[in-house]
Amino acid sequence: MQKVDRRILRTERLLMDALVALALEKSYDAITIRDITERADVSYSTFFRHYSEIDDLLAEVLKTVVDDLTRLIKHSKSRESEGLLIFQHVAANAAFFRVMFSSQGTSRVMQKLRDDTAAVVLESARFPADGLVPPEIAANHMVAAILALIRWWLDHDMPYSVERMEQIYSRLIIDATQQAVTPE
Amino acid sequence: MQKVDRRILRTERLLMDALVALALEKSYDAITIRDITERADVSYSTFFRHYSEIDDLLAEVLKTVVDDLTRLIKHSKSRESEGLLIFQHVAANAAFFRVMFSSQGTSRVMQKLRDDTAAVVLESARFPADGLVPPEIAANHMVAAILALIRWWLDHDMPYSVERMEQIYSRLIIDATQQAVTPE
DNA sequence: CACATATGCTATACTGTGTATCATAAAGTG
DNA sequence: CACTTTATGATACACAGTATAGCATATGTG
Repeated sequence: MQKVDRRILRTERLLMDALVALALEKSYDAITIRDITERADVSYSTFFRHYSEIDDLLAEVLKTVVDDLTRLIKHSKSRESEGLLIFQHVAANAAFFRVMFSSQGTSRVMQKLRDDTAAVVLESARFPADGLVPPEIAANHMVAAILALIRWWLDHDMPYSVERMEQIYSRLIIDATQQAVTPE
Repeated sequence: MQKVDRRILRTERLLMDALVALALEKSYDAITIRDITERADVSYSTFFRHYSEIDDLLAEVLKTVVDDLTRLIKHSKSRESEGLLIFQHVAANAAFFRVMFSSQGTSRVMQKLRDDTAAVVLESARFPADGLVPPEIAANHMVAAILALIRWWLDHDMPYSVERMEQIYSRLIIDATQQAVTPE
């Protein structure tokens, strides 16, 4: 564990916060590096000393939030409350997740996130291989569906409670997929 | 029905074809207007006489293919072959659909397409309103799932037949959603 | 054929990215 | 605390891509 200069941590935190704040105000595509550095009160040239493009910074931001969620789920005992944890975490970090979806223009970042998550689901879910629906497709479906559900919830300003969303998630995604992959 | 100058049709067709060809060669984000006009063998300034930005051109391209599919489905008699029509159409226009997904950076275009389709599904499916899953969420889920399924199929170079995909689609998306929205 | 107009071409302004350089401030080290 | 390291600020600059304007030419329409 090497020690990191406090100035680096400070600058990167300022840049990350600035990106999130800006993404909530205008379209992700419209955000410039100058916007970010001005908002963060950091020199323009300093940006390039940490990231080579805005997408790099976005990836960092998303990684932080997703890692938090992953750790949260991993450390929880009861497995059935997984959906609850997800929606609680989304609600608590709504700003970050809004950025995540509004920035979907950035296909690379989101695509990697999707594929990585699908890989995790694939190996942890252990879908039967002899069914009509191939395990890979089932995993891809689950990840796409949960992301779509979260997006809908945020886009519509969270009109249903976390508990209700958990029920919908269980039925529409978990149970439905499980049933679809199970051979008759 | 107003008559359109053949020169206009010619130019727009050249630009659309050029965009599709380029999108298959490199990242959508990396495509410049100059790339497109050079490939189309059209003057740079002419581009702006038809579209104000590349996304406009992309929207035109996607609209063409999606309208074709919509018309196809509308004109078919048997309703159960809907999935078959979809995957046949995707296979026949694979290049266009690949562009559609690779360009997902362009959130606006894809987002509008998704939301519009979800609205159509919502009013044609007539999901029960008293179930656990709200109809709006069910419609959103179906559209996101079918798009994710098509994307997976293309990303993996169509490893399963159109018929197999139709079966997967019916079970994983149609039947599963229908069952999830139905109150006990 | 006469007219309308879409296109080609050139010049130009503007915005945003990315790099280089140097002085300064701030952090780490013994 | 003195010394060294390095992260930052500031500025200048090269470059790519967007967007508009003006005029000559080619092509389609009636």
